[in-house]
Amino acid sequence: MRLYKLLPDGRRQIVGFALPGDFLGMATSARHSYSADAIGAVAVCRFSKASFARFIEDRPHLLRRINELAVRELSQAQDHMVLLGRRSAEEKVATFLIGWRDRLVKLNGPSTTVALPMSRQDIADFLGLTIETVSRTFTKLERDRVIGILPGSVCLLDPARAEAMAAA
Amino acid sequence: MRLYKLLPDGRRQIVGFALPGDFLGMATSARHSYSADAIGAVAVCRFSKASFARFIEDRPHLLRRINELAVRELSQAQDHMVLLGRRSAEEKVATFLIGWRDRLVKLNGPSTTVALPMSRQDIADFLGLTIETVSRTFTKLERDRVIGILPGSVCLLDPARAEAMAAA
DNA sequence: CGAATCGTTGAAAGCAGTCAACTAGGGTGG
DNA sequence: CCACCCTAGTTGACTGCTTTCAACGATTCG
Repeated sequence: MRLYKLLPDGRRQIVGFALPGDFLGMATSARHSYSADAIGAVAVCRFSKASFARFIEDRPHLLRRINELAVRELSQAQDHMVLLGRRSAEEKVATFLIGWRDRLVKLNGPSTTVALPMSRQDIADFLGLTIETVSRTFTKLERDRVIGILPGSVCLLDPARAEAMAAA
Repeated sequence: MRLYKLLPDGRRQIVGFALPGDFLGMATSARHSYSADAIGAVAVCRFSKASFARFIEDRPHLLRRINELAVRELSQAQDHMVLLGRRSAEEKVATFLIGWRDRLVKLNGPSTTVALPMSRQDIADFLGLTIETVSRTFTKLERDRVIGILPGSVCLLDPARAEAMAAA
């Protein structure tokens, strides 16, 4: 799923992509803090806020777990701020590919090809770029023999170089 | 205080500014997720992670409170991602001024002038801009009679217009 | 087969970045 | 007391990366 926020004029910033196992919507306030929609087939467990709060009530260990999730997400959000504010288009794309690969590896085990179920527009809105810049950067990375572009995925031909671009 | 992350080559992204009453360093992992240093005089309460964790242990209400703080910070981080990824220099500066003013108002009560204890470089690194662009944008807002520039602060001459630029 | 969507590519424009000079305070030391 | 220096901030000229505008290619679906 893609998680995003919109500006009044329609500009969109994707704040994250959710994969199986992820926990969404921790905002305790009445309104959620972002929108979400499915990119592919999705199975979700939905809890009403009130009953979930009640369920947690006398399970402090669960609350601690949730808190850890929130803190980890916060840390990721801060990493993404660095990317949005201080990295070039090429660094952004490389960092995205490496980070996305690492998440997929954790789910499905190692693989040289990285599935990209989201559109170029989604990637652009995640990285603070335009669709054209994303496309051009993919092409450039392919010319440089860093990746191979396949429909719906990319192949990491030179992971070391990609990781160097994403460094830190 | 300014809270920031550095890239290996020295580029800096400030992820937030801390004001009196703020709670820092929720990361439960061994390492903190960001660096922090004081801009002005500071009084801090420091807790060792282990003993603070023990203190919270049998105070679920406190843990819930901490969790709310983490979730709120996460939401703010996501708002800032929108700013970094999708807003122009002028929008960034206006949004920063309005947001900073609102935080100061909550602490000190209403005021037409907004104290800016941080340097232009700090503001630039917070907004994903360069110091020159921040300076030019301040000047432009002053020419447009939106703000007045004073040493160490600005005066919001036309808050409505500034808020319009920061919209949403 | 035509229409629509998604992605790629090219050319041109523009916003922000870079490089550099200059100003204004503030502190230091002769 | 004043010359000097150092830092922070501003401004200008120019560059360049990313965006914008537009056309084209590929794939899918009705």
